[in-house]
Amino acid sequence: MDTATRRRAPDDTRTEIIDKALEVAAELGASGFTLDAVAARTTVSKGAVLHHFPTKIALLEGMIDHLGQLHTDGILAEAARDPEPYGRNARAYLRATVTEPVTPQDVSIGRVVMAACAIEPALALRWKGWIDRVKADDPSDPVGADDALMLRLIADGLWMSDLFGLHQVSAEQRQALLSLLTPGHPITGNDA
Amino acid sequence: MDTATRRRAPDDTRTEIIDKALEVAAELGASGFTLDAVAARTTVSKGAVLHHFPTKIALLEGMIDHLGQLHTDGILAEAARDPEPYGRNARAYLRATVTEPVTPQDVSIGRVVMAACAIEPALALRWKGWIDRVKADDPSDPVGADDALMLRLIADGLWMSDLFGLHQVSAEQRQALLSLLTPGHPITGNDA
DNA sequence: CCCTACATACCGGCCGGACGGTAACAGTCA
DNA sequence: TGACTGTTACCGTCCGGCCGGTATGTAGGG
Repeated sequence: MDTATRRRAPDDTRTEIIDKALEVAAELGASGFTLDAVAARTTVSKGAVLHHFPTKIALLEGMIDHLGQLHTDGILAEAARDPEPYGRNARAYLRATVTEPVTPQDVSIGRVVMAACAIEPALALRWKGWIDRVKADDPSDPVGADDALMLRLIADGLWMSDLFGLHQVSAEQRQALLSLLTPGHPITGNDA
Repeated sequence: MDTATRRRAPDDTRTEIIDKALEVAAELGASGFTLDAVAARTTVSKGAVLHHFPTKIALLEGMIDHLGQLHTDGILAEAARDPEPYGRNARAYLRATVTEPVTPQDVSIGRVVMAACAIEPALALRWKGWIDRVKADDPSDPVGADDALMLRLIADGLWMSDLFGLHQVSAEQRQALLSLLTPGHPITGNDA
């Protein structure tokens, strides 16, 4: 056994646990998402999982932070390509939600996150933290911006609809939602 | 003991169980929502609860049906007062969501329903059933109506936001959302 | 030498659900 | 009207297993 990696970097283990936890969430859903199942999928033991995440909620926080970071990066990258500054991030928020191909795995993970946030208030707060971060990043997106709020609500509503299968929204309809962002409509900043 | 009511009408028991189950959901949240807790709050035993609802999911189905019926009634009543037929129900859907004062109890119950639907697909389907019923009731609300869809997404997004505390939406902003329904905006039918 | 980073073994309580009863009806037939 | 029978509604008890969490041991690094 190589001396260099007799002992792994703890951060690697932590990352692996989160990755595998997301896999479990994707494949087994909320009811199958247990610490045992997560540990079984990793190369380490259940004890190691509880060493890095002292409670199940802590693990879910880690997962939410991971997803929140990814989502935020995607939104900011999207916003960076938007020449119009006003309400830039809100538009990107909707674009990211509408455009992103929602795979069955994403749906499964989303449902787990949804359930977790519904059960544990602390997790909902964590999630809100990521949303606020994107909001705060956009100086032209004050709290009072009604039309920006509207875009965010549409994005959230669409996400929930996809997770629960509430409305079947065709690709054309998704495109139509994006047309809200064209000049002549609110939030574009051209008419306000 | 009065001879008339030695034995209660089973429908009354069923109704009571659902009522008390909603109370438990409102006060204890998802983590405290157990069959034991529900039974303890009723005048009957846990055995009786499982007699009327053979499984916990069945009980949740009953609760969702109850809430769905209430919500549907409210929407249709709201829609009945709308002179403009086109997209009538979608407007009422948004009005009901925006207008309804969301009490802490409602939030708690909503979170339980949310979690249940996220965990158990059958429950999400049940919920969708009630949404579809309202949709189907409105002949001028075809599946392809983009603007009606938008209103529903906003309503759903707002509901979720209220449940998780994602965005703080002031009364003025709620009113502003309703202004989407005034002439000059989509869905009113005046410009399409 | 001690601290971090794990492994292994184990616990215990909660909670969904099963089960065996029993009491109140309803219908039937004499 | 009353006995017989089946069904519905409900009670009380218990089980069993899952699953989050603990306690203890240990190997390697600084």
